[in-house]
Amino acid sequence: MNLKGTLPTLILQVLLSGPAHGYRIAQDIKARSKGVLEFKEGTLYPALHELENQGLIRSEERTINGRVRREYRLTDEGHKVLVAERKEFRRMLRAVSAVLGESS
Amino acid sequence: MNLKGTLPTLILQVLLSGPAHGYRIAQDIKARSKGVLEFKEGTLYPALHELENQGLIRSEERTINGRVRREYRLTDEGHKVLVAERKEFRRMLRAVSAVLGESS
DNA sequence: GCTAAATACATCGGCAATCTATGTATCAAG
DNA sequence: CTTGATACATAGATTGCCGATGTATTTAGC
Repeated sequence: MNLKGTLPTLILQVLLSGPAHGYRIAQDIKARSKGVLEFKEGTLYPALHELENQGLIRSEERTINGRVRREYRLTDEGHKVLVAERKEFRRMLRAVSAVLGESS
Repeated sequence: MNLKGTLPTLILQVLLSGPAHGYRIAQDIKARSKGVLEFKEGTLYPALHELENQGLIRSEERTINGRVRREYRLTDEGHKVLVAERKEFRRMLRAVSAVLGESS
């Protein structure tokens, strides 16, 4: 049981709170989920690249103390997709819960 | 967004209501989820075989009107796993919902 | 009687999401 | 001066699911 397929939505949601770089996004997801969701680097970075070339986020490279940080922010299109994906999540949730016989 | 990884749990849950053959299980999942969850044959049958050689379900072949039906039923071990998986589903659910900022 | 759709099982190939492992590099703590 | 955290990235493997295909029977429509 992993609930695969939610990562892109989670990334967009985190970026709704403001721009962040990859590593920070992963930490945020972990923190907000109280340690339950812990996506690895080999999952995170490819997902960010994919979201970027879909135009849902865009990035800017910054050099801070000689260390390169790639900072991502939500695009207007990304915001629209987030709203749609949240709705779809709830729809799937209701469906699975209905089969499992849960209240919601 | 698909909430992938829930199929084995859904199958076990359906079999909790009593023995059923593969095709019927798929129909039940579809019906209970009001058409939202519609697993294909190329997904369903391999999943059933996997659950069987994990010992979570067992099957019996029946010939009804010259047509072979493989009827599956939950094992005791399958029942235990179902309880655990339902709990795990709720755990993952709370985690994703927390990130998405939902009530539950 | 013929045909199409539903029932019923099964397997193969492929795509997508994730993880493990590996690589590079800087910074902070002990 | 070494370990752990930060920060990015890619390659290979595994898993979950789907599409396509194959076989065969039953039922409904015409």
